[in-house]
Amino acid sequence: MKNTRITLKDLAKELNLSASTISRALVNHPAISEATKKIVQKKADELGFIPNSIAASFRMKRTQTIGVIVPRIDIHFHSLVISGIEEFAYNNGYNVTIFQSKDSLKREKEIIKILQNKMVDGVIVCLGIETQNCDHFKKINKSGIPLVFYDRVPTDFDANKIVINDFESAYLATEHLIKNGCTTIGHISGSQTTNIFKARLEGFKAALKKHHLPIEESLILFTKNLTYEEGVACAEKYLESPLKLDGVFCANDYTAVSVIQVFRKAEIKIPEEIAIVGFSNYPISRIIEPHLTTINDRAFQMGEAATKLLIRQIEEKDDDIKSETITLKTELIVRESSSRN
Amino acid sequence: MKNTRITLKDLAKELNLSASTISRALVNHPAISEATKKIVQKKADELGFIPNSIAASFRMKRTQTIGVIVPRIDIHFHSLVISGIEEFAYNNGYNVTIFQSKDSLKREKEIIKILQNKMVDGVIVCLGIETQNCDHFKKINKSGIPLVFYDRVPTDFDANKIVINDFESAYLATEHLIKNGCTTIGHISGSQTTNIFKARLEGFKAALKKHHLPIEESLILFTKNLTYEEGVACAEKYLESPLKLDGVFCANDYTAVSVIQVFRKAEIKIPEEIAIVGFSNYPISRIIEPHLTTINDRAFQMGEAATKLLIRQIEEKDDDIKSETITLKTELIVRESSSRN
DNA sequence: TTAATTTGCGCAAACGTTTGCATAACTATT
DNA sequence: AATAGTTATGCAAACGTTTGCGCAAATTAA
Repeated sequence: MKNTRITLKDLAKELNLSASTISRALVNHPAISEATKKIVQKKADELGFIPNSIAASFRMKRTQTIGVIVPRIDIHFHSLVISGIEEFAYNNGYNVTIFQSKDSLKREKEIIKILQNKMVDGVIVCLGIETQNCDHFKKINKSGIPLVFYDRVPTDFDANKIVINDFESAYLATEHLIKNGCTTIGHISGSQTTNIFKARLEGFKAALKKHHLPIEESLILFTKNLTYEEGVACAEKYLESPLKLDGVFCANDYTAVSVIQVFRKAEIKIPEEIAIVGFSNYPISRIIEPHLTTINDRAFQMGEAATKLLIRQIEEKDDDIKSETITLKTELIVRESSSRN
Repeated sequence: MKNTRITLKDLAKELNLSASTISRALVNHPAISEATKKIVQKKADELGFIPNSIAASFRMKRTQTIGVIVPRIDIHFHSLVISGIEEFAYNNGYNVTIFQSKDSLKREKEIIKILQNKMVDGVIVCLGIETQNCDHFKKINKSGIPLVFYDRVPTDFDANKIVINDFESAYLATEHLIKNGCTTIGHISGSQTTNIFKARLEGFKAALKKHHLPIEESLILFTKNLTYEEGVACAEKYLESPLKLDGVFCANDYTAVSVIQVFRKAEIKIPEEIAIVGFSNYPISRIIEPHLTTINDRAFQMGEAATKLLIRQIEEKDDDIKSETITLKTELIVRESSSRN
């Protein structure tokens, strides 16, 4: 039972056929008669033939593998995306190898090298926070490997991108607050070097403007990473504000949860006195009390869409690589934190 | 700029050396002079040489890749483990390709086939819920591919396993409740077909016994998947119980959170009237109010440990595959939900 | 029957590495 | 000056597939 894996040649010898015939038989090539296909398949099963994909990849220059680069795997959003990627890839005969950039540009570049060495058929990436310049991606793209970005996408070249409409989602969320009677609305935003947070802020402002509400700059708070702790700090600022807020739109769910908790502790009724909306539909949003109104950002679908687009580009013959941007529709999930019925 | 990747031969021709010399120079082989190593490296950089790992894998029968099979990627515990795996693997020159079994035995078997085809150097797996029989794993193991299980591990053969001591952790958690003055303690448990939940129940009982507290079977509730919703149902049962509980040990954090919320809504003070302990240290445990006392199950470290063990076995010459079980130490994280100080 | 077409299969090359062995060029030892 | 030892490099085979092309046999058309 030691390391002598059966090969095509072994099968060939065994059946007095050529290796080519065996090969073709096993992939159901039309030029082979049904009869011999049966024979070959049977013998293959019998001898426990294990096809050597590496040899095939080597020969065909195709690995049926897609590389994925995410900042971190243990961020729920990314794990959802990866889940969508794996699911779609698996169902279409591709495997997925994952890398964490840890938001390090250096590591991102290393990974790109590895992916080229390993000849992945395509790659899906969410940019690291350090990455301002995408030359390393341009290079791999030029070398013929299709690329799809999601969520944090490059702005300096037009690649394939899967995004949600952050502007519109934020607009919707804010408008929802307004329709629920809020007139003095705050916004907790993320780093303005990241486009998605910039867009959410713009959407927020646009909704206010549209409904003729003043934009109170003092109610727009900026955080670095939208952490729970930063959220707490923001909420406390709101408490001290001379303006009495009656609504907050938070750029993610963590900060929204902070706001809920801080305000509750201050004995301010949610949603009666202040309505809260988050962003991302994290699991906690349906657990926190009151349950949090939020935006479903379609992480799983994002993974699927990215993979679908990537595989299409991999399998398309014409090698003039077009670039496409797909914008996924989000959805406002209304829960108690904003429902003044 | 089209598909003509530079090869060793190209470099060889360019430098009037043989391909073997180039190959050896690039891997820093001792038999090559420093002088030529310099030359070769320089030329390689100059021409943008990209080593073809597939060819190398083909030749060496080693892919520097480890396969990972998890039930689902988007479960936080697994995403943490995977994160640990990727981190350790990356730092040791291995790549990680992931698969989701979706708890399907059929899919698990398919994946095993793929992993053999692709000649991964080793595999890390958390068994799917359907998997009672590990013959497919035994087979791949026999074929010389090292295997490490984590969390949900097989009982019917002795493989490499990374686990935590569920019994001891549960014992500790329960004892903590007792030391905080609880005398009537409930336990919300998971499916008893899963060993880890069986062990947690046993640990719970053992602690009670040790401290001469009666084991009230009616306070031990079983759920199927330890979901938040099941937790709510359990908590409601507790409310209706004739026995007045003053503590609950939950087999995971989701159910613990349910209990907190249901009891709070019933205006029962936590931890004064009832103390709660969860299991896993999910992010929500430090957000829910009161913050949840729980067990740190060391998911990330589990991934690291699994990978470390796996790589050791891959790189060990002697091919008599030993099997090892590593038990990670857990840690009780005391927070407000159980602190009656 | 012969010619033309189709069907089924084999030959052999190629993919880019790595590696055991041979060999050439030195250096050191006698 | 001859021998042994060392150092640096080259040769060639091998890894297991896939695939273009060729060819024989079987089938169909004439």
